[in-house]
Order: sequence, then structure tokens, then C-alpha cells
Amino acid sequence: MVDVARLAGVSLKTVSRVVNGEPHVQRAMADRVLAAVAELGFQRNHMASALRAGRASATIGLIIEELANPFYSTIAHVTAAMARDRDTLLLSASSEEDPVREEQLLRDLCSRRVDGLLVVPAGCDHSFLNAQVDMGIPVVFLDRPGTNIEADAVLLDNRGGARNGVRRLVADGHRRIGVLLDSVDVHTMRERLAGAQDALADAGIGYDGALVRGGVRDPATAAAAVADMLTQPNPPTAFLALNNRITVGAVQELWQRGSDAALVGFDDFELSHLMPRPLTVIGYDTRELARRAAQLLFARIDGDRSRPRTVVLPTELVERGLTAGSTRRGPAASGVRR
Amino acid sequence: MVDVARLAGVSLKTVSRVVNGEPHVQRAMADRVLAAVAELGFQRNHMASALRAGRASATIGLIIEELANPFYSTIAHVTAAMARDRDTLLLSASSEEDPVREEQLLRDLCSRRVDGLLVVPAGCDHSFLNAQVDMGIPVVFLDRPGTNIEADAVLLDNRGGARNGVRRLVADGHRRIGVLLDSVDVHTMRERLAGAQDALADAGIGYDGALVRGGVRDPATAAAAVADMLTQPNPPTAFLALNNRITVGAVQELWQRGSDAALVGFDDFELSHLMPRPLTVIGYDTRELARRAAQLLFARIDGDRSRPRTVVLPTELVERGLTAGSTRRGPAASGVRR
DNA sequence: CGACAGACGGACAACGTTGTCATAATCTCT
DNA sequence: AGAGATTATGACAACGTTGTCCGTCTGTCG
Repeated sequence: MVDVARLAGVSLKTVSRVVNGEPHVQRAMADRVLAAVAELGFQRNHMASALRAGRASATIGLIIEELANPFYSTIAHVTAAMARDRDTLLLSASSEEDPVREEQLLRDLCSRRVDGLLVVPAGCDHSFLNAQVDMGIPVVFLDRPGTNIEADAVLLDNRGGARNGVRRLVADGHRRIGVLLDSVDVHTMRERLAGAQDALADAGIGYDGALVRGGVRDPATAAAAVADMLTQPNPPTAFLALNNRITVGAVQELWQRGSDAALVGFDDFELSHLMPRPLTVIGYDTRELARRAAQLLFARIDGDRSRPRTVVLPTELVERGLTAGSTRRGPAASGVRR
Repeated sequence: MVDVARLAGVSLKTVSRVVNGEPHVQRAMADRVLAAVAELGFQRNHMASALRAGRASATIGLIIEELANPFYSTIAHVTAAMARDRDTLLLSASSEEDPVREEQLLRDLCSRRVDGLLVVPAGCDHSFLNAQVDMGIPVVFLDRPGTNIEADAVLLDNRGGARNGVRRLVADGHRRIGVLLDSVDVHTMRERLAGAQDALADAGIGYDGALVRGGVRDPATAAAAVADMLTQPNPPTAFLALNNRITVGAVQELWQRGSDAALVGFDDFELSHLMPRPLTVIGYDTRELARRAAQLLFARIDGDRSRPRTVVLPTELVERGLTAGSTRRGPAASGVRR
């Protein structure tokens, strides 16, 4: 900026005024400044500007589990788009489900003075964020609530969704329902499992530990778990897969074996209607989840000091048949999805 | 930091030393400072720090078309992970294929003094980036080359891939091959179309404009295009879909109609092996694409001043049959994919 | 012609850090 | 014990901006 001022033969402040479009600069002078800017390829330093003005950085931080997962990338996309409407950029990072890494990333984001944080929490203690919130960096949790912190959260009705899924299986006559989940350390998994057990209890079906399989982290282990459970004595006649990675593995394994076990999966996914065997799914609106969270965050950034809110979004049972026999195989009613 | 110094009864500089882990501070004094830091909840301001030290912002910028698309989110994921190993965060934004928006975003990123830029270009002129490169912000293009700028690029062998795909169809006896593409304004589409035409020319099959359908932007229009082409006189017996969105639409339409037209799609996608009809795919390693680009960028950031390079990564024909009759339907040989 | 707005330009400090240098305190060695 | 080396600490300026305030110039009106 000093160089520009020298080249244009004006003072530093005048360059600042021109660059920021402030009034009270003569046309001729402004033109000279702009010419110098162009010649030197000057570009205002956003960091210095924000620093001096005490302004925020026009950046929001997003912590998710893994950017490559469609669920999270949809969230990133929606929030980035909404941020852009406010001339704000998105600084995103994956926690990889590691609480330590999550805390490091969050601290890093705070030290960069982001305007706000959107977090899909992996950690089990977010009390360290309280100080940040007090210092004016609002936090909104997404998909799972934060722990030891009072902050906004936008969640899904995981429990109700799982309950409806199992209710559907029970209505179809199933009594032995295998449940596949990742880890009960994850809030969503606990809720979904509880929902499944609600439905079983409602139907008067007792709990059988052999029918619940945890530690299913990816499609491959899901497939293995399905295979294993089917070869036990008194195998399940139906499965509930508690996330989309698990569902994919289960679909594949059941299809390969030609098994007619019923399947309901939590989370819809893009090509679920083209799977080679029927698949009823507990779906929800991921974009709405992200939208609501971003709205909440921006309201906080804009000064909303009301009490923290928790929003719970509904799920929907997308019925596409349960087993090869339960519906005629055919194109999905909904046609091509965007 | 001034407050911390006052509370600890030491000078500003000593606090700075402690906070940055510099040597030459007595243990007792360091402890006093750390106590004050904890009490006040002090957190170093990353922007001010970078500003003073003339250091970069420990941030890289990524411009892609749309974060929600699995191809791009994989790129984002890989680059974010690699950046993290260097204590660098990723500032990502979607251009939505809009050149104006792309330029705005790039300028914004530059004004934030990112350490480097990773760009999947949508625009048709990137000459304005030359100044930035000269000023020390390296740029690496991904998937498509930049225009009017000499910069590193990591590309796919689009032409060769499409040629192999069509060659395979020709070998299977097809003479009328419908080609579905988005827009020839996009570099990758032009290359893929050229590859297809190469193969046709090699086989002595003349060009028929009726068999090339552009403007196919999403699965729905792809399905419509397939439907339309199949109802024309002398319809194609095979299709080449030039990206994954188009492939999905084509799969669905062909399956719904029970058509036995062959299909080859460019871009593999996660559940392609579970599609309800055979689908041979031109695949490649998206993660490698991102990895190479990030490596190149980091090398530049670390001072590599060698001549810009263009890396072209190979594609691979993943054969899973072409039509319902051409292979026995069954589980993919590869088993469950990660 | 003088006075007074009003429009404009510039000097300076400050934002929150860190690099440089100076100084004070302690140690080492003959 | 004293010279020199080493260590610990602090004062100050600077990074690239912008807000504040003051000074100057132009024009207008009585």
C-alpha cells in the first residue's frame, strides 16, 4: 500500500480510502490510485485489515468426521454456499473421529479467530469451548449434541427413526432382527439402538444380545458381520443397519448369498433406489440439517444472545420393500433423483 | 498478551517467548506466565502472528466445482489430510462452474494470503493469477489445465480412457454408439469426446452427429436423452456416458426400459458394482490425483522453482460386462470395496 | 473581499504479534 | 579476582491496515 501511495503520489490513507471505496476522494486522484494498484498488482491484505479493524475474519470453521463421506460433504456444501452469501469462506477439517485431533483443530480454528464454529462432535468433552463462546466465537453442533457445554444443536430424530424402521420389520412378521452398528460411543448410534429396542419392547420381543453387533466400521466388516450372524443357529430373519456404510455392506452380502432376509438401513444414500435388492431406508433431509445449523450460527454471529436451542429434525421411512418377495422388483416409484 | 504479561508481572516479550516455546526462559517465570494464560483464557491470535512474522497463513485454498460431488469431496478430503500433516488448514469453496464466481473466490483467497491454491478450473482465463504466482502464491490445477497461465497441472488421461471405452464397445460389435456429454465448454468433456471419436475413426466408423448428445447436465436429462435416442429410427445399440452423473441416469433409464443396449461410463463411483445392470466403467484413482496435486503444491510452497509440470494419470477400463447378455450377472469379482 | 462551509488529503496511532538489540545477571576459567 | 562468555529478560520497532483528527484548499455568499 505504501508502494501504491508512492507511485500514485498520494498518501497512504488515500490509497486505503480508494481501495475501500470510501467517499471524499476526487475522481482524478482515485483514478491515479487505481492505476497504481493495477500496475503493482496490489491486493489488500485481508488479515491485516481484519486485525486493525478488530473485525472478524469472514471465515467460519467446520469440523466434521470425514469430508469424503457424502453426508458430511453435503453439509460442507450447504454451509459453504450459505456462508458465501455473506462473503464468508469455509475452513473445513476432518476430525477422523479422534477427540484429540478434534480439540486441536477447534483450538486452531479459534486462534484463527473464525466468526463461528459448526461442529459434528467426536469428542466427549467440549467444556474447553465455553471460554471461546464467552469470547465471542459462537458454536453450533450438528447431528450430535456437544458435551459439557450449553450450545445450539441441530439433531435428527435418530431414536424415532430407528423405532419406525424396526416397527416396520415387526409388522412384517419378523421376530429375530439383527442390529448392526458402529460404536455405542457415538451418540447417534446409541440413540438409534435405543429406538430399535423401544420398538422391540413395544412388540413384546425380548432383548437378545446375540442379535446386536457393534464395532462395524465399514462395508467390509458389515458384510462379515452379516455372514457370521446368518451362519449362527437360529439366525436373524431381518437386519437393521444403523448407518449407510453398514447398509451398503449388508446389501452386498445379502445379495451375494441370495438371502431373503429383510433389510432396513438408517441414512438414505444417492443410489439406494438402484440397489440390486429391495432396501427400505430411514431417510432425512441432510441439506435441511445443514441449513438450520448454519442459520442458527449466523444468527449468533449477528448478535443473537437468546438461550441455546436444540432443533430436532424428523426422519422418514422410505419404503422400497424389505425382501425379494415382499415387493415386485422394479423401478423406484420416484424416478430419477437429482 | 499485554494482559497476560501484566497479570504474570513480566514483559510482553516474555509472554511471547513462553507461548511460542522459545528457549531462554526460566522455569518459574514460564510457569507464572502459563498460569496467567490459563486464567485469562488467552489464545494467540494467529492472524497477528502471521502478519508480524511475514509468515504465510498456514492455509491453502481449494476451488472446486461442487463440494457435494463425491469426486470433489474426495479431492477435498485428501488435500485436507495432507495439509493437516503440515499444520495447514483447507479453505474450500465451490465455483459452481461459474467463471465470475471462480475469479471472485480466487481473489478473495489471495487477499487472505493463502500459502497456495489448488484449482479445478471452470473459467476460461486465468491470466489474472499470474500476478499472484509472481508474488509467491503458487497454483496447481487439478483435473483440467488452467488457461493463459503457466502452472502445474495434474490431469487424467481423458482422451485415452474414452478411446479405450469405445474400442471395447466396437470390439463387441457395436457400430452405432450414442455419446452423452455435458458441455464441450468443459475441457474434460472435449477430451473425452475426442477420445471416443479417435476410437471410432480407428475402427473406420464415420461420424454421425445424431449420435452425440450434449447439454446433459444431470441424471434426469441423461435419462431423457437415452429415452429419446432409443426411440429415433436406427437407434444406438450402445452408449458412452461421459461422466458419472450421466452414467447414473443412463443406467436407470436402460434398466427401466429393459433395454439391452450396452453401456460404458466415464468415472467409476462408489456403488457402481451394485448397479442393477452390467456397467463397464472407465475408472481412475481420484485420491492419487489429489495426492499428486497436493504434493506438487507443497513442493512449490517449499520453494521449488523448477519449470511447471503437467502430470497425466492413467485411466483403467473396469470391465463388468456391457449388456445383460454379455456376462453372467453376479457379484463383482472385487468383493466389497472399502 | 472576507469569512465560513464543506470537501478533501495526510500524519499518526493502534490492532496483536515477534525479531532485533541492549542490558542485567550469572557462570567459567585462569 | 577479574575478563570474557553465557543466559535471562525487557524495550522498541515493525508487519499492513484503518480510525481519528487536524490541516488545507476550493467555492460560495453576503
